[in-house]
Amino acid sequence: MDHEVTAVPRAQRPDPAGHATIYDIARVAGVSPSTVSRALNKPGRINATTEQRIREVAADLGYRLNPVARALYTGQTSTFALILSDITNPVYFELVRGAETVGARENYTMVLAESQESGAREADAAERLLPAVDGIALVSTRMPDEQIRHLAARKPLVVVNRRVDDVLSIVPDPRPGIEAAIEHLAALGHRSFAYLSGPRTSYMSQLRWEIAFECALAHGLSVVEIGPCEPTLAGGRAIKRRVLAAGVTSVLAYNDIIAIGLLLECRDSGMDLPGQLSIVGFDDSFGSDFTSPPLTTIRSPLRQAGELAVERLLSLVRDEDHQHVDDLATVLVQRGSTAAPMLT
Amino acid sequence: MDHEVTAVPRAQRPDPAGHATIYDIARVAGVSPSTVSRALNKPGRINATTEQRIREVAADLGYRLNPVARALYTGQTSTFALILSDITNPVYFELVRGAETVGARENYTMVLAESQESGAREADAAERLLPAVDGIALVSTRMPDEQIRHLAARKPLVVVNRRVDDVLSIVPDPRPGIEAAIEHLAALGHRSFAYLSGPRTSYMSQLRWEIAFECALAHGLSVVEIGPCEPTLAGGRAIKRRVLAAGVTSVLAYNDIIAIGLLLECRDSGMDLPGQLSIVGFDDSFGSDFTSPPLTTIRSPLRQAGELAVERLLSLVRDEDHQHVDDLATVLVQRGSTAAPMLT
DNA sequence: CCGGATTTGGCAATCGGTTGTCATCAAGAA
DNA sequence: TTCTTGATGACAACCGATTGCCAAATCCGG
Repeated sequence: MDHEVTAVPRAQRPDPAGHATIYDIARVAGVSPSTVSRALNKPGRINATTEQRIREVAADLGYRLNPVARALYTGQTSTFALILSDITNPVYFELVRGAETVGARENYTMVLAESQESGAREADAAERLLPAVDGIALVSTRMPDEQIRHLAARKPLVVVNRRVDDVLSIVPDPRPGIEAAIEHLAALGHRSFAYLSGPRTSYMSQLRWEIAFECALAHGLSVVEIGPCEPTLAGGRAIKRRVLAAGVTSVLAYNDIIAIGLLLECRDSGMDLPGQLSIVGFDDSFGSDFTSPPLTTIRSPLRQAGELAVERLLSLVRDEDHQHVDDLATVLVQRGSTAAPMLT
Repeated sequence: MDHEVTAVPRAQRPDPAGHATIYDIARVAGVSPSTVSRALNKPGRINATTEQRIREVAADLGYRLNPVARALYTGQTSTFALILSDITNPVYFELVRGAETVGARENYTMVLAESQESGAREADAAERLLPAVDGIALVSTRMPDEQIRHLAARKPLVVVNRRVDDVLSIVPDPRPGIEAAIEHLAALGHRSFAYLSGPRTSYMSQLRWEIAFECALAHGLSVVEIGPCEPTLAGGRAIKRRVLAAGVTSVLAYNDIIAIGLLLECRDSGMDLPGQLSIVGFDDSFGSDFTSPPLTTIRSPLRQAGELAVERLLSLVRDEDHQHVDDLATVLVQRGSTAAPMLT
């Protein structure tokens, strides 16, 4: 009835390669396992010559510490989870790399999970990973605040690109970049402006809109929100109709993907860019300089955000103090997709 | 002298949240821990009413199995490692996603490591992860065959984009795509052709060159190899000089990044594309349709490669038979960067 | 040369599940 | 009524490393 491996209970269970354990070393070196353990990770606790001998035996036997066994006793797995909504979204590439780099530097292993844009799947992943990691980083999470706090109460946790009360939040400040962008547009002579918003549930999209609104007013531009717009190429292409209908001469998109989609659609329909429409993206993500004209965009320090998130997470794990508050500022990257508006 | 936490040996060690264990459940339900264990994962082994009661107590206590403890005894961590040279290389995005998806489906956790293009760092990562995972997938590895075989002898292992004897290798067949591309170029009237090669140590670049050479000859095109070319935008831009010097009318690049770099450089210098030069990329990676003209490219089934790699890896872990041999074929994606050569 | 301080290293418990073995008990067969 | 048989659940060993505690060995000054 069952096809499970009921026979051969041992024999095939341990590593086929049969890793050496501290017990093997102890036997060969003629000491006790506890001595081996101490020799290997409490330098000085053990007589220098004994320690040396043990190290040699360990090397001979090709010993590698079994992290699972250590984790069981210590409760520390030296592992953290990074959960994000969409691995293939280029916005996250640099963030992931930053996280991985810091993790590796601190001898932590990174576990990557994807929630495929679903809050439920995200909660699932978090719940599943919870007992196996020391901490969790949630990037652009779709979970409600309450659920996030509940997780944070059980494990060290940081959220990136979202502000949650009582939870360590890493969120780049969009203001400097947006201010610069709108100043830039105003200086070029634009009088009308639209913000292309992302998913309704996105904290970041909401925040960017509020700031853009404020800045546009301050510079005397007319300002409207167009959206929500799906954060994909197709979403950006589809929004063109509404942008043209609104009759604006400049737009800021929630992110580069939307901006690029819009740009491609405009070019395909033979519009003159940037003359007829100035487009500003957000994030300076991979590929934003491939377009023609190359996209003017607001760079988010995503790499640093990833690094910082993991640094903070680990200090939370180690129960250290959180030192300085560092600001992650955005900056405007001027490229070719913005220009003075053509006179009609 | 030492800042380590020597005091407070217990108390803070276990989960702050104090997870329930099977011992807690056993106590509440009035049975032994072994009964709890069996009730929870050997359905039928335990009296139905007892089992039900145990399940209820477990739910009440919010019990979650500790995977570390299970792993220690069983030797199975339900975790696999994916090691690749560069996380931010868009070629891998879909591959990573495919791997993650299959892993999640099979209740495996994916650990991601990056070797930063260094064979030594890659070996390091593999060595470090070895005792903590059930299997390893190496993508576009830079390690020598011998070292790979040595790893494979110790843990289930698969390599992607590389052929290594006696090791499970997943490698998409570049031939169909290359044949189609060269046929396409020949049909457009091209008589000369160059292959822009990638890193010298890349198995895939070598393979693609050999096939391209063969196909070009078969279609009566002149053919040269230009390179090696660093697989970055800058590398692609830098190669323009040599391409022009070679006087060819069509090129196939080792990958899209190189092709896009070349394309951007040509546009920036005012060349007429695709009239003066037809460019074909490889991989159909993210952003290859952002350019103007959009890049004609050879699509590699990277998503499937990622899925297949993990499926194979897991069946290796489970010691199952490897069923059918599936072919991963490449296919030509015609876009705008190829056209009939301008008459000079 | 002695007594106390300091090293040094072994014993055994522990982390949380898993499973082989075995005793017990009830039901069915003879 | 007795024996067989299967169902049920407890006991204890085990996975590999860590560490509190203690005893033995060594060193020191007086």
